[in-house]
Amino acid sequence: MVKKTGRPGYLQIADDLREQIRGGALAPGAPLPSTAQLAEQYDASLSIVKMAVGILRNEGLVIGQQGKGVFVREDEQPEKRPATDLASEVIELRTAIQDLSERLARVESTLSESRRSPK
Amino acid sequence: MVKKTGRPGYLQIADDLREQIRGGALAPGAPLPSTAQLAEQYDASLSIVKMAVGILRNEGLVIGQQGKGVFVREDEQPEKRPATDLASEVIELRTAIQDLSERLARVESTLSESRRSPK
DNA sequence: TAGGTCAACATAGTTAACCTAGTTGGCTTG
DNA sequence: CAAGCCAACTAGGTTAACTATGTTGACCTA
Repeated sequence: MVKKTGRPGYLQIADDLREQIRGGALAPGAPLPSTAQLAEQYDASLSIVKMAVGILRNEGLVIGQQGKGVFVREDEQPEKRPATDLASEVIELRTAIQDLSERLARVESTLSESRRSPK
Repeated sequence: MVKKTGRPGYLQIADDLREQIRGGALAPGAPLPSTAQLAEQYDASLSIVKMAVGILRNEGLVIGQQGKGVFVREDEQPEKRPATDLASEVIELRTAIQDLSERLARVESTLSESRRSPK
């Protein structure tokens, strides 16, 4: 299945799955084929499939549930805002990241201290 | 180097490098240590380091040049960035938020559990 | 029947090894 | 000296095998 373009196999598979999700062939909430099935389907090794799925997972397109499977994310954000609002959304998101980072740093340092001197 | 938080090593390393870049410890244009050096530095396997670098590469934070090294991207002014890139930045920020949220949830639950039943 | 066990399957993380290919610098040879 | 070869580095792609952990269903037993 993987074509002999210069593009690495794990990206080709990630592209293909992404396409299937965007195109609706894999509906939100639907499970992807198992790693083993995908490996056979694309005639690729398990590692390659895992890398491809890992990319989609990292992109948030897909959510892996250990022991169950990998599912297409049920996203409810259908193009609500016009493109002109993208800039403000970026600012919004930056603020959220700042906030999360601070909380995380605080709580992680607390955690490491309590590990160093328990109780 | 990799701490025994629940967070996988390749993400810890990616986080650390990302931090160094954002913080200026690794200036734009500067080369990262080689894969082998990073592996020794973090006391991790080559594969893990490659995964971590692959993440940063995927995020566009870093550019790998085969045969030479991996270099911190010399970023052009964000102001001049065309609007078409805003969308991809939103995606990037979203994944960052998702990532931070997961870390936060994990570490906060760890904290509350250790309060409930201290080891 | 209710409950426990166990095998099979799933994702996820990690490691080690092998291969390709680009770059660099030093050494040899013409 | 100049050209070319070569060894030693670099990143990147691929594969296989192992561990950990979660889920499910079938089966056995009390």
